Amino acid sequence: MLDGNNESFSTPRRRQYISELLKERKSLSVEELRVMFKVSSMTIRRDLLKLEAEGRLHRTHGGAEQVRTKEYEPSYHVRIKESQGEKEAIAKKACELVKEGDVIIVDVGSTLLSFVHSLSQMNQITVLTNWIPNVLELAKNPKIRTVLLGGTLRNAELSLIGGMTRDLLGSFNADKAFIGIGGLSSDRGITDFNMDEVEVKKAMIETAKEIIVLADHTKIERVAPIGVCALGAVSKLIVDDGIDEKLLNLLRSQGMNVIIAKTQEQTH
Amino acid sequence: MLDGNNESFSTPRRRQYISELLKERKSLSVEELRVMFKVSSMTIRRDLLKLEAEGRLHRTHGGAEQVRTKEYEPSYHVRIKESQGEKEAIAKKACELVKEGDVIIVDVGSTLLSFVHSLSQMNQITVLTNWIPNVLELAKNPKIRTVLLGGTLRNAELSLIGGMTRDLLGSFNADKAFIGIGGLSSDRGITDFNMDEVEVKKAMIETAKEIIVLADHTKIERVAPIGVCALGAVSKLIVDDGIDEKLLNLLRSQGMNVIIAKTQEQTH
DNA sequence: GTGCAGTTGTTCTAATTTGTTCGATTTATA
DNA sequence: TATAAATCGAACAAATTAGAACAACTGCAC
Repeated sequence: MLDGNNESFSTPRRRQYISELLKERKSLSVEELRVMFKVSSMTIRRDLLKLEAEGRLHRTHGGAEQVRTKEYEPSYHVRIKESQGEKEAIAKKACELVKEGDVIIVDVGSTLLSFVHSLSQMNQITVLTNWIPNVLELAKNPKIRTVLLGGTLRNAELSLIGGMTRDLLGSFNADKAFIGIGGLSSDRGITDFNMDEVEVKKAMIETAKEIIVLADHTKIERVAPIGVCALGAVSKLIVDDGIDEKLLNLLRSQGMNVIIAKTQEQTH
Repeated sequence: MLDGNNESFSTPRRRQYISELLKERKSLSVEELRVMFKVSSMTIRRDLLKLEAEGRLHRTHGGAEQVRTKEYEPSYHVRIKESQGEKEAIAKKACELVKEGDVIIVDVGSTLLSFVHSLSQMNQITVLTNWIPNVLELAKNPKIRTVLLGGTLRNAELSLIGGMTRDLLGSFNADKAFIGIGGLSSDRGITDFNMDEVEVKKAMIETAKEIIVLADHTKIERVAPIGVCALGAVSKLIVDDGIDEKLLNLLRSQGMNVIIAKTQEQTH
């Protein structure tokens, strides 16, 4: 994580970093942090003491763990309300498909925002997107190269659309495209709601070698007004474990590579 | 960074430079700055003290780091606090130059954000920009067509830079470009701080028929490290009424079309 | 010239941070 | 439960950094 770099952290920055790390990891050990920051364990203990006093973590013997409250902290308002657990589980699974050095395309949507948030541990990847909320999230991570595809602003969604966005996609070679959808059905394929967004989605699908669709189970066997592509174009579908058994079997029988994201995490 | 050049910095310029450096680096140490500017650590500490009082950085033991409004928010920070009156006056004047139907380019910077905000009454105009804060402001106004120029994200500023941004500009024909600057001097012309931003500014200047520079009076007869263009390329300069009389006359004698934005309203 | 305001460097002391030592406490294991 | 191992935290020491005070210097107005 801090691998090769010898950069030294100022005290507040080190504490901030510990706090950030605990957003990704459930727990951290003093020993681990001592090695990571190259300081004495006493220093780490003092950091944890301070952070606990600020309510930012909970100390344990040998380390610290996440504090229970768990508020989500978006600076802008995106509808995260419903089924956030599912979205996070899907996002985590999607992360596992990303390798160092990848160039990936990320679509518009709250599930994709969760995905982008989960990318925070990744190094050396390039993310192409046409959605400003994704970019604001990615801006927190200096190790990720972010490219925003230009275009005409769609005010209500803060997405960029139109011919320019579509054409720009053509000039890239992406490894994977992570796509959000309005609906997926075995006979009508992938569908969505907005004509302009669909234009861009189609270009994304043409540009990337591998197409990965992120969808919560409510999208399965639902049809939205605008067609995006056939199921055959999709390389992988990641869906939460709320999906109906029969629908799952139906999709798999049609050759769809379905990955189930478990919403229940087990501590040990 | 300051490599070959042995030129010594005036106090305000050194402070400005420190502030700019913090947009690129997360943190800076007093020792580092002491060596860079060849002054005593006490001087650096006094600089940091001043800059912290202005809200432009956050001091730590041994140095300073970027200001963060919220803990884990992106580090970019628009300094609206200081000299907001001047900025608004300049923005108002700039608005008077915009006609219905215009296609305008708007640069990066807090003065430009004020300008974009003042555009709210305008109809039927198209705004091209490479700065996300501008876009977030414009998104509130459905009557304005906003085009965000794509490119590589500059995390600290939320601006888009690089070859893609530059090339995209080439495909437009804009009526006017509204440009922010780091400094303007009669012998060194327009200058700024960041190489990548300057690349884009140059492309903006080439694309637009008319170049309008927005600058508060502190920028006049100041020189920043990177050259942008000669004064001859500038069609109009809008500056607040804090400008020194002599400097104003000097600029006008050189043929610059200077527009003064009055900060004081009615007095009777 | 004198006086003034602002900036800078130096010196010295205070405050902060970190590391080490060592006895006390907790956890793991037989 | 008893015992060993790991971890904790208090106290002290060492290093670094901060900040106050003073003197020197600059540029500018009179």
